Amino acid sequence: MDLDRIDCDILNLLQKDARLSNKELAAAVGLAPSSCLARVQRLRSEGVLRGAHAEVDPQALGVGLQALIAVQLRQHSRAQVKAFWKHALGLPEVLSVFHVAGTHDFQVHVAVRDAHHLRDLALDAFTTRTEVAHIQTSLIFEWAKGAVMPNYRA
Amino acid sequence: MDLDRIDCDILNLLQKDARLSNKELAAAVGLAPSSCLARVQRLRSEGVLRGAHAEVDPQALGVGLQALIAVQLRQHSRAQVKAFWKHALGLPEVLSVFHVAGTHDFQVHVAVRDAHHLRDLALDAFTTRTEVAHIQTSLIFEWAKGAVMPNYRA
DNA sequence: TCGATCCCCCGAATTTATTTCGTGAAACAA
DNA sequence: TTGTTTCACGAAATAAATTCGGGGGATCGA
Repeated sequence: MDLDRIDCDILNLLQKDARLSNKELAAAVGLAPSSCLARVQRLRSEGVLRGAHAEVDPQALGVGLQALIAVQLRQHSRAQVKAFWKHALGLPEVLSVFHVAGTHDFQVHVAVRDAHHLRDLALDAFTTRTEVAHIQTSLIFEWAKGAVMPNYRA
Repeated sequence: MDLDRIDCDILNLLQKDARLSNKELAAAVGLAPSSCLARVQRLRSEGVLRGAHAEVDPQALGVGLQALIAVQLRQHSRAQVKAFWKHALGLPEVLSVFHVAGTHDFQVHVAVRDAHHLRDLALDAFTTRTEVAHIQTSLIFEWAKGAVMPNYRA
């Protein structure tokens, strides 16, 4: 599981644009298409490259509001943590779930239609849960992703 | 900018796996490859489909720890918000930045080597900034993404 | 009811890319 | 040196993306 400079270039390029053709990718890293393909296949089989996901415009799907919901559980038993985790990931409004150590136990990133929808979600899917002690909702004004996962092996 | 059921199927499938070939995608949504391609191209040109990003294993890159850093600014002037925003997004350790309304002003998701690296990052890149009044770091135990962006137009 | 128009689909043909495979050069150990 | 491994290359075969002409319904107005 050793990554040389070319592997890192491949990973960075595919993180920025997974739709790059193998031919373009090969040209960008200075390899023949066949050699490049072998590396990509190796990275995939080793689990370093895990897949690719398309990004869609939230507004086009009617998402007018996003929020971070900080959740505090009543107890910190493994069963309660797992139960809430599974529940949150099953909700369609949930984009991602962070299980954290700190004043709160979870941070849940949600995408909703509007403020009314957010209120209903908070009340129906969070507050009413028996394992949830307290929630605190923060509206998201803006949200951006960094370009690539940092590489500390290089 | 109307999305019918087939458009939604396409968006959902590509969010789950952007490496789906047009041929497979067409078969999955019940369309001929040429018709499917036309739809995908339309979705791209309209900005609904924004691109695709490969996912890589953080551990393979030497990322041993992730954290959410909650940031409170000294003032809430537009200049300070923008300055911090740009600064945070420029850091290699930063995976994403949320500008939020609530007790904190930002939540910053970072990926670091280890606890020592996290401490250095917090002190050097956050605490020392003049616009930052206070930070609160939460270790991330586990982190998961929901499958797809919800669709409220369907 | 009857066109006329539009929209969107299909399938064949063409272009382009992916993938396989045999070969050979460099690095390394015995 | 000699054998072994690793890795890149390029040509050939396979498969996919893309273009394009044409045709089936809807819908609309007369």
